[in-house]
Amino acid sequence: MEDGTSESLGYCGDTDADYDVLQWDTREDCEVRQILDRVADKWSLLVIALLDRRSLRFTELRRMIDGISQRMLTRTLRHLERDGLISRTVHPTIPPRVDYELTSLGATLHSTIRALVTWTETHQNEIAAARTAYDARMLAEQQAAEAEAAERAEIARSALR
Amino acid sequence: MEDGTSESLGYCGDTDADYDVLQWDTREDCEVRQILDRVADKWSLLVIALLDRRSLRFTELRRMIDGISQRMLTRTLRHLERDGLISRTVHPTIPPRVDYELTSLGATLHSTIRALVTWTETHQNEIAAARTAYDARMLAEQQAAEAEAAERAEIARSALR
DNA sequence: CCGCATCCTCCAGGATACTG
DNA sequence: CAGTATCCTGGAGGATGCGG
Repeated sequence: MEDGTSESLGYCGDTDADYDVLQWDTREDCEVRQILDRVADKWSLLVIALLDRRSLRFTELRRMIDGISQRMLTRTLRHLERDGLISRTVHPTIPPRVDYELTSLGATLHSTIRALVTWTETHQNEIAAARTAYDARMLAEQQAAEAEAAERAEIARSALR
Repeated sequence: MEDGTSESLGYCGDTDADYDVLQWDTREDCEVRQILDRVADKWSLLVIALLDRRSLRFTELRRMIDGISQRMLTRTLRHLERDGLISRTVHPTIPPRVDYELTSLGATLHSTIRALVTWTETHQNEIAAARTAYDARMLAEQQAAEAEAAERAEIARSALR
């Protein structure tokens, strides 16, 4: 595994060459990777999905998203705002009121997000089935392995007699 | 298991009248939320995207995905296999060879993933621009705040004289 | 080559308390 | 109400070594 030279950034140095062309740059420092990591965040997904329907206040979001802490909601909203996906509007009233809504950029993302959610909803039964099947298979294998181990142990014992 | 097979949304339990109608259940224990968290994993996204082209061996994947540790790759592959999204084929050769490929279920997911990637590629410039704009705005605000603080400090000092 | 087990680090993220 | 600041912990995830 020693190549030493182009090690730090993977095989990024060579472009076309022997390696087959990927759909996108899979390097860590790749722009798309960074954005994808942000967009693929579970809280972000939820916020974007919720804001698609109408603008929402901070507390509304907090109540709607079960399990999110105030800290994480703040951070998520800040990130999304920084990326230009949502806008933040402060109403200088008392008590203060802050509205969040999707920007047009955010709205374009939502349809994609929505597709992901739809896919999940559509296939959740298949996934559940696959999981139980997998677990059963693993359990069976493990038991088989244990049985075999017991078998060998028995043979060893009888050999000593 | 049986939830009436109504695919309208992943509904999990109690109803709160004050809660407005969501597109989907946002509670933590909701099935869809769980799956989404898995699917939204950055490594999973990469693996699925890469496997769409052709089946790949363990080491191929590891080399292609910059920054992934062997441990995380193994875990990711196991998760995806458990969810029925990829299949794992062991060739009992020496040295051993293990091929991973998308299942048909995984293939359906890929198109959605692909849409997400495409969106990211398409809008990465807008996002980059939004970020620099945001950072500039924040910097300006911070400097304004500092200036104001200095102002008040000066006033306080002169008041003491 | 594939991958599990072990150890260890580090930081995402929750809980809490305080402000404007 | 809508945050910010602080502390603290669990678990994600990297490094290493062994085993089939």
